[in-house]
Amino acid sequence: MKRRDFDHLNCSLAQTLSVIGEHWTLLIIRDAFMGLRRFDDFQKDLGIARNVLSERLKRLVNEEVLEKTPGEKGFPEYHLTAKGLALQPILISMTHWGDKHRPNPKGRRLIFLDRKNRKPIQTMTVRAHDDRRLKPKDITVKRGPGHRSSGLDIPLSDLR
Amino acid sequence: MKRRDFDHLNCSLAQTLSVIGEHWTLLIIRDAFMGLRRFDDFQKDLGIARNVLSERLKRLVNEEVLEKTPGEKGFPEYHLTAKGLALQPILISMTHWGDKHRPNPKGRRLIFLDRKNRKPIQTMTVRAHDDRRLKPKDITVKRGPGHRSSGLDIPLSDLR
DNA sequence: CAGTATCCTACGTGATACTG
DNA sequence: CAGTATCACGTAGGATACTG
Repeated sequence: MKRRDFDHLNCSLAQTLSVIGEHWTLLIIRDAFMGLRRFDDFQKDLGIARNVLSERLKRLVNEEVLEKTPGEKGFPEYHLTAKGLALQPILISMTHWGDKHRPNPKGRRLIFLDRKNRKPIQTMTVRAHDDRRLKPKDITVKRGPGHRSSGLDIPLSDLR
Repeated sequence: MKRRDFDHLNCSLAQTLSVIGEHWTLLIIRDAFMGLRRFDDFQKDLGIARNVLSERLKRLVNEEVLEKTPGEKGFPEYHLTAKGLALQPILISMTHWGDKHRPNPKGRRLIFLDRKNRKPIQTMTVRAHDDRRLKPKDITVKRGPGHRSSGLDIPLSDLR
């Protein structure tokens, strides 16, 4: 009766979820992207219980998403590693989706900018090899060498 | 002592998480992208408990991510709506991250293809307005009209 | 400031049996 | 096949007090 993990699924999505799928985790990472570094800042900003935050941070350090350093003033600091920074497309995709499909009536909450010219970035889209934008139905899948069929043998049909 | 929701955060990411943040939810959606439509297929493929699946599907239908239709043979079917299809960049970003940062030693598990020419799609990247690819540190944020500072007033500092 | 340590409870989830 | 209904349980997570 344990909570099941997703390991049996052999799926990259499930792997990712095992790192960032828990409650709070993604919001902690968001805060790290926003420049927060210190324990109490995370805690106050999110209103998360201290023990939970502690555990999540440990886990993220373990997964090498965050790095814990002594920091300038002797206080510990949590910084995103390269692996953590690589989560940005996920965070931004999710933020864009929330903006569009669960909007705040007053308008966008946070706007991502190209730092160079301060123009808004594009909405995240899937791109073909030659840069064409692809819509959901323009995409198929095939099995790679690491594929192992889990329970059902999904026919890998396309969207219709 | 209720489990806290994220509403107090006024954050699009939190909004998105409130729809797809629960355990199993994203995997159900993944299955829908893979062409699964029927209750028992989801159940068998994921190994999820029936009551949980039932509840999640209801929720997703309620959120208009899935649509429940009578289906051809009289059996109910669950289809992705436009709102659901719009989740694809999230799913793909997450799959790519898992491929890269928690790889299967045997190679990629699933490969997304441009249906037109069956070439692999690009890895998801953030793009500037003029199509340049942006790295995490090339991006800043500003507050939009819908912004309301939550607990802490984050200085919105950039990555360093 | 940055945690650690307890305690407690609600809820998520698994297992399973039953209905139309 | 597509659910609904129960029950039992583990644990995630809240609250809070305490330490270095």
